[in-house]
Amino acid sequence: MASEFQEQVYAVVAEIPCGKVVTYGQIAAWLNRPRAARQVGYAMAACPRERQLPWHRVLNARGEVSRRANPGDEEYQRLLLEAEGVVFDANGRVSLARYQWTADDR
DNA sequence: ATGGAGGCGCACA
DNA sequence: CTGTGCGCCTCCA
Repeated sequence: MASEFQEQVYAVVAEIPCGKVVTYGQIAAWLNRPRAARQVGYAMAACPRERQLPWHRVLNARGEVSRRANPGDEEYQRLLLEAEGVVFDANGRVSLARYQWTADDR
């Protein structure tokens, strides 16, 4: 059973709509832990697949796919996002200004 | 209880 | 805009 903090992270991630992305810091801020972005990343690392969480829509503050334990997942994450219409630039980054999910979209 | 580590963020150079 | 350093918060040994 995941900790309550992680449960909250999952709850937020689960609400991210298709074609949108959010940053770790953003999630942390919504959970009232503006400096716990790192912990959000940890929570994602332990993301239980049975919850079908759209973890691939979570990027770092730069709009790029963070390094993951399993390198293969990085490519998988990118494919999933592209399938949702998210475009990556030559540097493997997306335009947060255009795809970032904001509170207004909730 | 203490120390180390982790899918990060922000300030600076 | 990129690279480096330090800080925040929680989990695990």
